[in-house]
Amino acid sequence: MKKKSGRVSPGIRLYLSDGGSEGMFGDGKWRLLRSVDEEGSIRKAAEKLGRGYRKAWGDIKRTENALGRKIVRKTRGGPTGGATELTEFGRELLSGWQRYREAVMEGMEGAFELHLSGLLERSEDEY
Amino acid sequence: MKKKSGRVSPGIRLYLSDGGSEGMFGDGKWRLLRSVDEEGSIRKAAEKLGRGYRKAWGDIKRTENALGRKIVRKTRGGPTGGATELTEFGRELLSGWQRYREAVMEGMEGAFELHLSGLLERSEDEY
DNA sequence: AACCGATATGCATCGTTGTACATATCCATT
DNA sequence: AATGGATATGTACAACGATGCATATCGGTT
Repeated sequence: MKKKSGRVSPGIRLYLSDGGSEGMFGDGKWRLLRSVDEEGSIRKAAEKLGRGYRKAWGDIKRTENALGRKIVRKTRGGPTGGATELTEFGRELLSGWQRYREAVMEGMEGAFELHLSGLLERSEDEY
Repeated sequence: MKKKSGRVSPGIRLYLSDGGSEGMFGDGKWRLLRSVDEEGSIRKAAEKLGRGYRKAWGDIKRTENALGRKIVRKTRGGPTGGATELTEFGRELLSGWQRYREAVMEGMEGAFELHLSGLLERSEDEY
């Protein structure tokens, strides 16, 4: 053995599900919402995240369909070309997810220290 | 709108990472280890999980390489054809992960109730 | 020495997901 | 009515992991 096993750390992926799909909502879409909220448009938000408008738009649509609620209000035309802002529900989802996410990650860190870090930090030649 | 939005529930995916790869260890490999521990062979374990020996074997190898530790001890030949059992480290990883996982999931449930369930349970026509 | 069932791997393929490109539509302002 | 920048969608292709198939190897028991 003796492969390089640099610091092992806990990772997590959180999402909302209706039982099946899984791509309902998660950190990616949360970041997108946050970016839309800041930028005021899906296009700018997507560019900022380096993700391409096509996917960003589709992500929002799929989330809305899955949740059965509008999370953004979009307008087209005009001198600015159009714009997108979060609905009240969208904003609540944004902030709620942020708090949820932080709480879970904090718990994860604690649980990792408690149950795994000791085991994983022990050097392999102790075995 | 008005799409079907059956009960929305929180989902989670936990894993260990060295910063990059991500496929180091997670629930899938944990289940595999547990199955190997119960069955005494990779093949039986894989079949039981409906996953094919090829992948199971590769998963174990990748985990061992990534962690730099042996998690199983394999033997070949003999009347039984061969067998696989967990190393001491493997068993500790198995039980440690189980406790870790339960702790995090419990925290997740609580955080979900606290930060999101109220928002998501509200009917859409309230908006 | 022959056997049998499990380990050990390569490889070709398939399905899902993301990325890129193309194009149509909208509409307040000028 | 012409403009411009963003929304709205289709489609095709690349990337990556999962799945299946084939095959070689091992070695205690009989």
